[in-house]
Amino acid sequence: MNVGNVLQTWYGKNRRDLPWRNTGNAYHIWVSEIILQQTRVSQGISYYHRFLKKFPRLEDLARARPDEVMHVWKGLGYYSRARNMHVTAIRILNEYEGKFPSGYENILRLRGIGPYTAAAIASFAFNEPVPVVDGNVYRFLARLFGIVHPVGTAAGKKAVTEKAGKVMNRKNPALHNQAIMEFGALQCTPFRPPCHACPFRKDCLAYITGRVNDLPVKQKKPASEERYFNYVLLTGQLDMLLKKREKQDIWKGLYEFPLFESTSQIEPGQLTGNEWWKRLEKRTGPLHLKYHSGIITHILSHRKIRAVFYHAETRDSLPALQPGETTVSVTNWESIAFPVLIDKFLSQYLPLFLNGSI
DNA sequence: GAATCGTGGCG
DNA sequence: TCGCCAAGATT
Repeated sequence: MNVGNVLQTWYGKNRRDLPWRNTGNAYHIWVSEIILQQTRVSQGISYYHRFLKKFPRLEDLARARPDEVMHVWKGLGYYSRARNMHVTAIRILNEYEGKFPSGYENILRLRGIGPYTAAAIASFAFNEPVPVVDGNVYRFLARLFGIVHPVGTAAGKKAVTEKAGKVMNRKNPALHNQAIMEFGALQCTPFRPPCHACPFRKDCLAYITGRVNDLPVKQKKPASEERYFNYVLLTGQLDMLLKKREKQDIWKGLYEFPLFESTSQIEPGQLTGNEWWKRLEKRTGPLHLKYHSGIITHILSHRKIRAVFYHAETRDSLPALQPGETTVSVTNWESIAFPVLIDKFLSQYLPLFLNGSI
């Protein structure tokens, strides 16, 4: 049997109608592929529309300010994707006159585009015969051919890519690649796949040998470590003080409040008694601590953030700004690209603060 | 090769 | 509550 033909037939009956499948625009396809990296389709769809409404053409993205790009990406996670897209848009505007380049090797050189995304764009937008290997394809082919190399290893990647190239329908790479990914997403699912309804049931090595639940092999992840973030919402009049995160760390490019990070949980007295707080008050003058939240746990993929929010008011207005700092009105905070942790806090806390119940 | 980088949904 | 997962790339 011909794997490619079976996939194509299956795809004709089972494909979802997704917005980025109705375009040949390389820019649109690029946007969709970056958004969908490590992200569910259901979560990505609204961001796809929002992103293209804000930046209809590659040139619009290239000419935008970094803060604008981050604001559109706010809440989607993996923010390096947005920063890299911006860099790449500028480069394409300069080097390719704003026209997205074709050719797998050319595409692969662009920042934020690795082997999968380059293959996806090359095949979807330019119909180039390069096999895509994403998580869906890896899972499907690992099961079908009984590939036991763990996900993420070079050997596994090589073995699966080789198989993907062999089963590819070279007459219509764009359609084929969509089909094989869709098959992994909808039929050859990670958890309890409906093998009874699978067209490859008789040929699937994992199914035949009863190892569907054991493939693909995954290596266990290291335990997630805890970090303790003590945030100070600092207001003077109706402005609050913000600082952009610029270090190589989580949430780079997003804004936050003055932060004291500790290695363990601390009490309010330990915050207002420490050197960091004293330096803060040296800038602001005496602070009135009017509120502190309980511990709020924010889970990242391999970190646990234990956060406490403090609200301190200055006697008068906020101090002069230092580099990387800015202010925003408490009624205009949604114009700022905050991480979800802070976004959630503000959406709950500010209404209470503004109507005087805190 | 291993660690890092977010968020939301699900069992 | 928690681990796993979802169209990966970078360092």
